[in-house]
Amino acid sequence: MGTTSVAQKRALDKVEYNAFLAVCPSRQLLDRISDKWVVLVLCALGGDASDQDDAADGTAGSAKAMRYSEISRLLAGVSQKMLTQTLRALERDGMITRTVTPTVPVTVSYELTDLGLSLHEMTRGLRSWAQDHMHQVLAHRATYDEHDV
Amino acid sequence: MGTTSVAQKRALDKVEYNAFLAVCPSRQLLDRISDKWVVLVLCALGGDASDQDDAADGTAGSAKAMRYSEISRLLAGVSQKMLTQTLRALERDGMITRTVTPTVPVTVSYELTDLGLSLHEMTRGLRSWAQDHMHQVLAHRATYDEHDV
DNA sequence: CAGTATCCAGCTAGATACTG
DNA sequence: CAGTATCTAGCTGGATACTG
Repeated sequence: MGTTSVAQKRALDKVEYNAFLAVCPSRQLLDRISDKWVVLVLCALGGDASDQDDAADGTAGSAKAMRYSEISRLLAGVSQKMLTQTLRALERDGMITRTVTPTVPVTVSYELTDLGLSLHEMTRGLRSWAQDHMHQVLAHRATYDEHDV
Repeated sequence: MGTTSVAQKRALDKVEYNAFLAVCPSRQLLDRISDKWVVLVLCALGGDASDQDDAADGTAGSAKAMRYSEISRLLAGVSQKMLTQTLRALERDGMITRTVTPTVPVTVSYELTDLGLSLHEMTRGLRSWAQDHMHQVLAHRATYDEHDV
């Protein structure tokens, strides 16, 4: 010891940098919506439920309450674990409400909050960008991949 | 065999669903930008380079060319592997250009393309939403976590 | 300088089985 | 119906070492 090695300085930088990233609101948001199922659940509850990709009409769709099994059926590929996990996360973040009705077999319904709706609206921006530019990206990829197989 | 089991139908649904997701432009976009380093590289090349989080001025910043080592230094936490991987992916997608100058030790510089700039602009929408709403989310989390430790 | 190559630890998604 | 619990296989990111 004695000499402060460059490696040590580097390591410190990383820790600081990671700490910075951890509190960065944009990153937190990104970490949430990058989750495959989060966006899909949002879409399911947000109204653009049909399995058609776009339609692109401005109608935000009516945010409707859905039961666990309904969502599960709509998002055919989701596992129970992932669905529950996603719903819990969204509930925790105040994006959706979870309502338990003690009927004979319990009934649980989920609904978007204003905050959730707001997030859902925001994802429209993403979708619209994607629809406008993704073909360019795909074209670039094709060209790039052609060069050296 | 003989009876088409429900499980089989289910499995088929999943395959179809996954196939649908695979071609969905929004998902493709999300898969790209959900990558931690993609956004950071975009920001680095886009101009909002300072380690300050916001500033929130409308100045999109000048897209400037940067060398590999510059980016590496700016994004303190990135490993060479990840940086190279990210840069390659962005180049493949036509977001950035890679220019090799055969000087004594080779010099490689990266720069945003119009497409990349467009994507970078779009992420501003995300950042702005994050800054407007993330505190609400955080508050919700705190309340949620309080209930049952 | 700007990578490439390799190996490995850790996290995560999914399958499966069980329950109030 | 709406979950919870458990186990594991696979992917991903990081550390490390080497190169034109």
